[in-house]
Amino acid sequence: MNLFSETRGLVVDSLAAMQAEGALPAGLDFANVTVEPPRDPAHGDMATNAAMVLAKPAGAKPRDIAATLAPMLAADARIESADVAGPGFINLRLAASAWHEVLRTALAAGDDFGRSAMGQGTRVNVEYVSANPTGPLHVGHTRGAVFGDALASLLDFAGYAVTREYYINDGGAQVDVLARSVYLRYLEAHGQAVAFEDGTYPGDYLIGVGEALAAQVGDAYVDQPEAVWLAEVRAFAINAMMGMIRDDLAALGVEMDTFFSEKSLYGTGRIEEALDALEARGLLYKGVLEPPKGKTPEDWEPREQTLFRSTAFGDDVDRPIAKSDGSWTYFAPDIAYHYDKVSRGFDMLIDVFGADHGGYVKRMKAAVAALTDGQVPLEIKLCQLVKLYKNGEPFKMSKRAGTFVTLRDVVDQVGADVTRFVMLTRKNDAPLDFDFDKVLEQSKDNPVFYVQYAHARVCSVLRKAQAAGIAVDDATLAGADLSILTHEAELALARKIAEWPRQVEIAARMGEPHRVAFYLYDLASELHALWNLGHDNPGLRFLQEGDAATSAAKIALARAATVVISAGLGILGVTPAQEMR
RNA sequence: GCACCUGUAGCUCAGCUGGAUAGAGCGCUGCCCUCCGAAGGCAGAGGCCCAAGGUUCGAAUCCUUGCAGGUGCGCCA
Repeated sequence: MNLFSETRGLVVDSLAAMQAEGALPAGLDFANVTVEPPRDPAHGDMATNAAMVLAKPAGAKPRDIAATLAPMLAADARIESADVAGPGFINLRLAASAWHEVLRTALAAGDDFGRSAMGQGTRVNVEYVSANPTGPLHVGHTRGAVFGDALASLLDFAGYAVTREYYINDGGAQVDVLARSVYLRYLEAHGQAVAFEDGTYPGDYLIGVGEALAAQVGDAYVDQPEAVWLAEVRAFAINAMMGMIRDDLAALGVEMDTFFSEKSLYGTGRIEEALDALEARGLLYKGVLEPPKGKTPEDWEPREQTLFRSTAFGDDVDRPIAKSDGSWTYFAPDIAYHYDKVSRGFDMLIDVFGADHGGYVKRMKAAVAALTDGQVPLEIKLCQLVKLYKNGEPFKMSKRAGTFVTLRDVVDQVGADVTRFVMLTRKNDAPLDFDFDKVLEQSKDNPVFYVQYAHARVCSVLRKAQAAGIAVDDATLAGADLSILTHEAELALARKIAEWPRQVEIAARMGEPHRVAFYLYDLASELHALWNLGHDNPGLRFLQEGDAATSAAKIALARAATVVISAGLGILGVTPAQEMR
């Protein structure tokens, strides 16, 4: 149930009736007719722009159309008044009973309140994290993980059929580097002194992997040439790294449906198959790229490479899929990977990348557009960088100085819930400041705390009511006589609750889970405001001692708010707090 | 040089597929809070929405150009 879309339906029906009566010409497009909450609450609960957007195509004055439409809308039982205002807005004020009905719906639906059918079961693949399996996840990955996960949950809530996927880059040269680094740790485990030269990973996190390898194969690889051990050590190391990454993600509450191996594309003809699909469309050719202007590398030499004509799909230059020696660039398996996703039947693809991959967006979109003849959209969401702060001071990450901040560090220090919420209180394409001290602050200045506190306060009320012998299960609350909820602050909270289904659809359509976080903050704010009024005005307290009927109505309102908070936090992957400690 | 992202209050940021008088938190100012629901509450000041053009009934939002910051630009993935 979405009060706004229902009301929009009423507006459209009324417009159609006007057409039937000849008050409006036939053949009008109502697509731009909206029903939205007005910015200024003094204008009412909802406003429609119908008269203004139709004025021109209908060849009538906006205010004339509005003057006819408004009384038709006011005739509906749910609508208390419909007034024409400004250039032709119709401001609607809803009857209190309409808000009460929303509360009953929320209580009946529980965590499903706000679920939308908007997605119509569209099969969407959300690929995120996809960090190289060469080391632990760091803060940058953390943001991508949280964002991708929340986006996936949001789309699921909005009616899409979502698959969460991780692409393992286990096919390139960097996993050979990993294998060699693990081999060094392996030799170390056998008592040899080793040196980590440039081009190897010196991180401590590989010590255990080297030891584990030693435990498994003994001294079989000691003093053996690379040809003997490389493939085995590589597989062992990748497996170990992916185990670590899965554990890290699990600590953050992220669970993937699919881990897709890049390596699995090699030697199976699948890369060739994808490239053949491009070749068949005449989009591959041998050519020589120009050096980038203004930044010509010193060692630049013209090379002939196999190029993909991505410029035919909006890219700035054509992109190489093969190096000058004929081997694939990273782009080739990526094309094959996306081809594979499409062939698995997804209607829509979403990639979540770090901002440093921004230059990759156009070519990837071009590839997917080419492979699917524009049938399957690929949306790429970029997450901007995370800047760390401690005590208000910028905190620089440095591998050398040992201040490399991993996902695990963050989760261990502030917890998964706080990490997730904080990282979602910013638009994905805005940089994020993450202050270790501020995010743990227990005050209303901290949005995480503020929202959690709202939920916990209501939980506390429910506990107290139960102790006082008042039944507070959702079914009982939904059956309460809600007509006593007439105070402005109570209705304001109910209105905010009623916005939830609409916010879900907006957030899902835009692919912006941060909107959920901001909405929850606003909702919590309304709840706290009402709570605070109860301080001076005991009649507004949720729990009315000795008056079970009144208590039930007021608690129903509070409980409906937490139903939404709980559902919203669920999308963000945050556990609602039962109490604050 | 080119591409992408960003530019909104002193600071950190929201702003709904273009809507009415541009919002929140922090900070600032003032008032309230000895107990009863204050890990606070209420009120106020504070804006050339980077700039200039354009599109239209209407622009922070869309288009063009410029300025500033960030990210990236063949044989790394």
